Amino acid sequence: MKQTQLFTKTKKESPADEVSLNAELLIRAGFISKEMAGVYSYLPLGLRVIKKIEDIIRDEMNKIGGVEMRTSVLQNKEVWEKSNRWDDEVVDNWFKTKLKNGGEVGLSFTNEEAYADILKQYISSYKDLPVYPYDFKNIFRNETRSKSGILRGREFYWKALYSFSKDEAEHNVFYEKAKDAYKNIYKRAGIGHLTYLTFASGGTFSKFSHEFQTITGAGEDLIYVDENRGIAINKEVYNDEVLESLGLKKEDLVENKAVEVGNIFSLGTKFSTPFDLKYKDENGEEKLVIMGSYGIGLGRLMGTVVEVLSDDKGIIWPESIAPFKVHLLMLGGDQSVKTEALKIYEELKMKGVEVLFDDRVDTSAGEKFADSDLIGIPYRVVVSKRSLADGGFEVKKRIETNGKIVPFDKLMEEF
RNA sequence: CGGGGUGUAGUGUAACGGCUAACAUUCCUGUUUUGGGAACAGGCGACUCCGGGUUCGAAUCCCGGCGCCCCGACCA
Repeated sequence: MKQTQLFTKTKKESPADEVSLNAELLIRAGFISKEMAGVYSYLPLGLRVIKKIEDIIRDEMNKIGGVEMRTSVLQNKEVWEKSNRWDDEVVDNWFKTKLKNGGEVGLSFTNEEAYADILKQYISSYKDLPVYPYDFKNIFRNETRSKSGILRGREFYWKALYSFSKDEAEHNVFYEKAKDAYKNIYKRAGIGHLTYLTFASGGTFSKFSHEFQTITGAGEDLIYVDENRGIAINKEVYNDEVLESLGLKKEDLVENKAVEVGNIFSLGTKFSTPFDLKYKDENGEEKLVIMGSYGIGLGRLMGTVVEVLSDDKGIIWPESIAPFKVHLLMLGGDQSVKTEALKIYEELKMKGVEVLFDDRVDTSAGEKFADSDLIGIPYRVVVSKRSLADGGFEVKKRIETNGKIVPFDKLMEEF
């Protein structure tokens, strides 16, 4: 993509109404735009990152048997009354609105009921199980206080998968697979080294739920990490009894602030009971379906990556979720430079390398470098009179301080 | 929802109760530039968040509302 096609521009100054690093950098670099507290729009660059993250998650979900679908945002009151989660006394963060005829509808704040209600139409035999449907969609929560830029919004984009299993044993097998899939997601998104499987409060049907917590000062959770075992425990369940049951020793644990980038948990029959979600087993006996839920906020993940991976010049995207792989900078308006830059741009595109081509002609070199550092694309390729005189292009990774000159015919080998 | 802070061109800031609300940046025009946010010249852009009040006079003081940020509470 040519940079002149992008309507966004970078900002020198941080917005006065944002303190969090993720919002500051993402707004300055032109990835997101703030609509109101806790509500952000994704601009072209930001959407590309979200889509990359989405692709990774989709891939990992499909690998463990997930099937993608999409539930509606507008939700039926009657469905939620079945599980007693419609009333504002019970769930106080619903956004609700009214139909012309006066009927009430809600905007999805989670998906359990929607899935249970839909799947009831299709599950009747043990042969129909297990199934693992999931969706990506916007979720709305009327938080009393949104905070930390895009880490905690009132509208956010998430993936939610629900497992429908015949029994606990079948559920547990999948649950373990989901853990691994989640670990893969964070590893692939570039924050695996800072992200810990964390034991947290579980609810009615299991002792624990499992969170995936990424260590960062921007987080709002406190966790205790056992570095050797690679696991952590959330402060909310931190007590002697729990430590003993998990075989954790106090002296091995380090307290850290962390942000919850994912959460999986066993629901048991919490929803299959109110929805009467049953199947007939081999003996014709009716049994309740065992459910599990597996959620991950994509915007929050994107914000967490920015919190964790940046320097004083800007964002440092991991290659896997960067908006582009290569940032091609054309310095100066010299005709030979223009010709070479355009040539290499076309060649990169042809080879399938995602490239953002800074083809602006009246922009100084310094400004292009500053923009490039701020946006944070992994590879920077400079075409200038100097580089051409030196025999090619300058290639520099975002994480490096010095680049190298690569000859014309060797450039493609760099990517 | 409690507490604290804050609200002025697109962005970041300034302005004692008193002249046409200033500066930087962005943007536009022109000339010169092109390896780390270039130089010069000229120009556009603001009902100072909203509503009341005090005053000869309010961006400035007072009251109310709203927005935004932070701390806390809350967060299937």
